[in-house]
Parts: sequence; structure tokens; C-alpha cells
Amino acid sequence: MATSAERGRRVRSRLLQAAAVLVAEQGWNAVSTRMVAERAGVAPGLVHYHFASLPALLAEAAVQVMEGVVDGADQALSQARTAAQALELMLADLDRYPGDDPASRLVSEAMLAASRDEGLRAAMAGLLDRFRTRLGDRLAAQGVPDPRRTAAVLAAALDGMMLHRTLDPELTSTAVAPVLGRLLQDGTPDTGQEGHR
Amino acid sequence: MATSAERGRRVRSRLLQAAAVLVAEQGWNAVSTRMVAERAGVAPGLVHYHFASLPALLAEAAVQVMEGVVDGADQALSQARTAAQALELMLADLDRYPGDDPASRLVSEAMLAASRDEGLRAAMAGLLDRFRTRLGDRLAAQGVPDPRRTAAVLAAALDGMMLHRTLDPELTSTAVAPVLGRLLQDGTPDTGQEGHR
DNA sequence: GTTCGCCTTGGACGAGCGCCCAAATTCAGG
DNA sequence: CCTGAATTTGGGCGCTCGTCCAAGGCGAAC
Repeated sequence: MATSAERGRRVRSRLLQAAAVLVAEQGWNAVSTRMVAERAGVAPGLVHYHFASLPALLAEAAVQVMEGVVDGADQALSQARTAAQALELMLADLDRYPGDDPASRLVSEAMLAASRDEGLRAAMAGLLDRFRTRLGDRLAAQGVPDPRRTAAVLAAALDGMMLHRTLDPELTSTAVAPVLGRLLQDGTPDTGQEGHR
Repeated sequence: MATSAERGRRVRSRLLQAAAVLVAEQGWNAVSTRMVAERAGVAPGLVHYHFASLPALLAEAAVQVMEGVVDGADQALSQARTAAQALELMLADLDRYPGDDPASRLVSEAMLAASRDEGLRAAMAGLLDRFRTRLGDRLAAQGVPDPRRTAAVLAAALDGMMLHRTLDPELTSTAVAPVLGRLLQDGTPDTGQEGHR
């Protein structure tokens, strides 16, 4: 049992990659088994040999890509020496692609799909928690106040800006970096914060 | 020309409302003409009498709902007396619904659909610009630095947090308000900001 | 009462869908 | 060469899809 199984594994991984690309460019619910098979260069029937169902294939493909994204961010974060540098590194990802980054589109599609798929939601919640923890640790080491919550807000803001960039290409890292930098200060709120109700 | 045309207008508006609800609960690409017709209580063929195509119906429904959301936010904003109060008002929307707010889901779905529909993108870009301008003016009046960009970041952060709330129900307004409050300070960056490269 | 417009009905059309499966292919081990 | 397990093929199943359209209803105008 060697060559046969090995080729099988390769086909399986090609299907996963094709599925991830197609979700990004067509949308989660617009991807069909036949499209994935054609993109991967295999016969249509193979999809249901390697995967239990189409949703299962899409979920596995999305989780795989997103694990890569989080791992990449982890690694980049570990090289940052200041909180501001860490912020810059995260924002650099924002500019990496001109208008329609496949990876960030996949994340957005998966986020919406997760609200209708319990298993996918659990997997993504785990990834989000891992990312927040890593970023929060980094922020704490730099004296940023309320690091855990700040990391949660930063993560959400990054995803939100990736979404908004579709509508406004000028939402670049240089435009938002000075604003987000304010999040990293050890500010004492005196804007009238907490008007009680 | 009275009763007949008037009933027609009512049917049209029922179709729009049904479409908006269905997009939120099933996803943009999972909504079919027959589903919308059934939900609106009319015959299937009526959809293509009142609308040119299914995507046209969905886009019009989404834009209509989102105009209402922005108008509501505008009005709420105009009653805020401080920047912190304005922030609180925006965040209150975040908590209004337990886990799956139909309106915010619709916004997210529309944002992704807009990346594949030029007309929808233009309409949403206009709405986003209007919201940012209103919020930016409000922030400027309160002495918040870089108000326009801060408004853009705040808007993106709000959308991002609505997305992330699907994965983490604990991402409530009380958890993020103190962090976002830092955005409203007139902070001088001394976290090492702008390490030049 | 007849004509005229708009609104409405319900079904037809071809296409594509997810999933399934019997038969063909491949190849290491006997 | 043969066996047997894994992989691959291509087409079939029942279904839903978006769109279209001929035919019917129905109130207003004359």
C-alpha cells in the first residue's frame, strides 16, 4: 500500500486547495462538487470518495487555510520587539493584496458559514482564541492596558477593515495605523467615559 | 389607476421584506425565488414581474434595510452630547440581539455579495461614506483627533465585532467599550509608534 | 357593458445540483 | 500471473433552480 494511497492523499489535498480558492472567488454557497473536481483536475465522483459531503469539504478546506494564516501571524508576532511593531506587522497583511485578497475573503465567507454550521463554528472559535491569546500576551509584555480585551478588539477591527476595504480601497494600513496606535497607549479615559447609563 | 397598482406596490414591498429576512437567516446565495415568494405569501411567478432578476431583488432589499440602519444610527448620533456617549449608543446596537442579529447578518452577507456585484458595491460604498461622515463630524466636534480616519476605523471595528460575536458571545459592549474609549482620546503616541520601518 | 391596463397565476423549460454506485483501473504482495 | 484492496471513472437518480409565458382576474374609464 504505497503509490495508490499516496496519490490518493495528493488528490485529496488538491481538492482541499481547489475548494479554498473557489470559496474565495465564488462564495461559500456558490461552490459545487463539480466545480471543485474540475478545478482540481479530477473526476466529479472523487469528491464524495474523499469527503463525506460538500459542506464537510468546504469546512475542512477553510479551517486548513485559516490555521496557516494564524500560524503565520503567530510567527510574525514573535519577531516584533514593540507593540507598535506588532501592530505594523498585522497591518502589513492588510496591504499585501490589492483589492481582493483570497485569504481574507475566505475568512469572511467562513465566518458567515460558521453561523450555520456548529462544527465549523467550534473550530473557528478555537483559532480565534489562539490568535487573541498570542496577540494579548505580546501586548501585555509591552505594557498595553487590558491586553486580552484589546487583542479581541484589534482582531475584530482587522477583520472588519478587510471587509470594508472591498467598499473603500483607500482604507490602507497607513491610513489606519495612527488611529489604531491610540489603542496601545496606557490611556486614562477622560472623555466622559461611563456616563453611568 | 388605484386599487390594482396599490396592491401591486404592497406585494412588491412584502417581497423585499421577505428577501431581507431570508438573506439573513439562510445566506445570500441560498435564497431562491420560490422561497421568497412563499414567505411573502404570493405566487412564484410574481418575483420576476416586480423585479428584473433574483440578484436585483436581493440587492434592493439589502440596500433598503441598510439605509434604515444608517438613518437610525444618524438619528441616535445626533442625540449624543459627548463622543463617549456616541460610542455607547453605537455599541448598544451590538447588544440589542442575543446571538444572531438579523440586521447585522444581512450587512455581512451584503458586504460579501458586493464584492461580486458592481452596483451593490457602489450603493454600499455610498452608505458607508455617509455613516463615516456623520460619525466623523460628531467626533470632530468633541475634539477627537483625526476624526475622519477614526470614524472609518470605528465603523470597521463595529462590523468586525458583529462578525466575531458569532464565534464569541462574550464579546459584548461592556467588554469592548473601555478599549474603544482609548480611540477617542487625544493621545500623543509614545508606545514607540512609527519606528520608521 | 365593454374595453383597457395592470396584476396575478401556475406550470413548462433546460440546466445544474448533491449524492450514489457498478464497473474499470492500478499496483504491491503472494 | 493472480489476488485483493485502494483509487478512479462516468453516468444515473430525483430534485430544485432562475426564468419565462400564455391565460385568467379585476378594478377604472368610457
